[in-house]
Amino acid sequence: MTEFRSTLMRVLEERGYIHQVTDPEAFDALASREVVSAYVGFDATAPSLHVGNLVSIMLLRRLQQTGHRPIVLMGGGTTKVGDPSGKDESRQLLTSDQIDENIANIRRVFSRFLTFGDGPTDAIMVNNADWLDRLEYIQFLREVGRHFTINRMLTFDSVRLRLDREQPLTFLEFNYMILQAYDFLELSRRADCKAQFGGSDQWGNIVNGIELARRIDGTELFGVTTPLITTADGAKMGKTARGAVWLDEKLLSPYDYWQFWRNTQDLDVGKFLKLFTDLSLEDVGKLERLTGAEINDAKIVLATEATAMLHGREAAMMAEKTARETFVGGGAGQDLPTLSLGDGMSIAHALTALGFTPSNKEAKRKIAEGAVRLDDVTVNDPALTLKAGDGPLKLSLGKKRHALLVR
RNA sequence: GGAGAGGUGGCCGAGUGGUUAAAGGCAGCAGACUGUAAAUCUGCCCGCGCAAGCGUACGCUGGUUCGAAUCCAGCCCUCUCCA
Repeated sequence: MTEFRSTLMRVLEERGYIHQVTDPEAFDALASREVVSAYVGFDATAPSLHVGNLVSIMLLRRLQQTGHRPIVLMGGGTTKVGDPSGKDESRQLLTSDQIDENIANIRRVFSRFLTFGDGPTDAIMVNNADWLDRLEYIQFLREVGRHFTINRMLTFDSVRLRLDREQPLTFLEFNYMILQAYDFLELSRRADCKAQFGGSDQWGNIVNGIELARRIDGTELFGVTTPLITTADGAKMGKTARGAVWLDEKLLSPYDYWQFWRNTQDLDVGKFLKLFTDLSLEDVGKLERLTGAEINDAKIVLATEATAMLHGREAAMMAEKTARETFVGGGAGQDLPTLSLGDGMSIAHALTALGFTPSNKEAKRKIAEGAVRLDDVTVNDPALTLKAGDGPLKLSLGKKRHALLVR
């Protein structure tokens, strides 16, 4: 491994953020001599970012921590086109209104990770709709389109994968990479942005931007991609049966977010601590060395630190406390999801209302399997009607999912 | 525009008139074992209903038939080759 001189590259290297860098030596030199502006682009296809976006967000945080300037690029324009990378088939087109709404929602999350403002290392946020929406077709083709050959474009993974799998790729989507390349050029002009970060699937797009800027403006830009974060058994991180692990607390409560991290596999604990918490490498090293059941302590630290960063220390402590009371104490913590029973509700309906089971049918199956407990007593009667007494009842599905039932 | 292939449950993929809510695999959930881990084994896996039962479902719309994912017609979409 190369010995980096800049704090930025050293930190990124040590903590496992680097998959590929376009010109490591030159970028390292740049970062060691001046404040570098770098950006990550975020799609606005969903109302919230999810854990899959977290590596990139953390990368921007490290950038700022090491004295540089993060730029958050919201893909208000590119989302209208749709990134074909990594997707099997075209996504449904979102309306401009939906996109704007998503962006408004997504914005808030960043202030948890980055400091925004006007200072030299303060983060800024821009929306590529600001320039993409105004492009003139013919003019754009002449200025930018002439630098792209179809021959080359066809070799990019995002395109080839589709073609190889005999899946359609529309001309609209085919243009995505050109627009993203143009974004990089535009940002280098507007904001003196020198680097783009992204997931490993963005490599092609990033390289395109670098080449475009060199050809048109003669500027030298850089790209860094992060490894695809998979869990130890190879699954893509952040996908659960209940959907994506959202960063917006309206979509996933701090308690559930905490639980997500708490359930990290043994082998991933060290990696995740480095990537997703601010703990020093020394501390991470200590936690990582725990073995056997003790590794659970490290997972608790991971869960609390990661949750604190996103939802605040208080919410994280609350989640931890509730988990301890519920899982260790066998009781019920107050941060558990709560369901109001009203005048009474069948147990199957309650399970479904809580989102523990996708349907009443499934709830009944789970009861038949003996997976459902009420105050730690297994429920056998699928027709049971629940009524809340004075204190809350604890309803559990399996070992992990618990909720409080109140009147 | 022409010729061929194809569109099946979250995904992959069998099924070419009836016992098909549709084989098998993956993913997922639960149980056992554990440490709220992994691996392994077992069970479950369209929905509504306490239940009897009902409703949806094999690209779409019609038709044939006692009966259709399966046959016929038209349409839509995808892929390959040709123009």
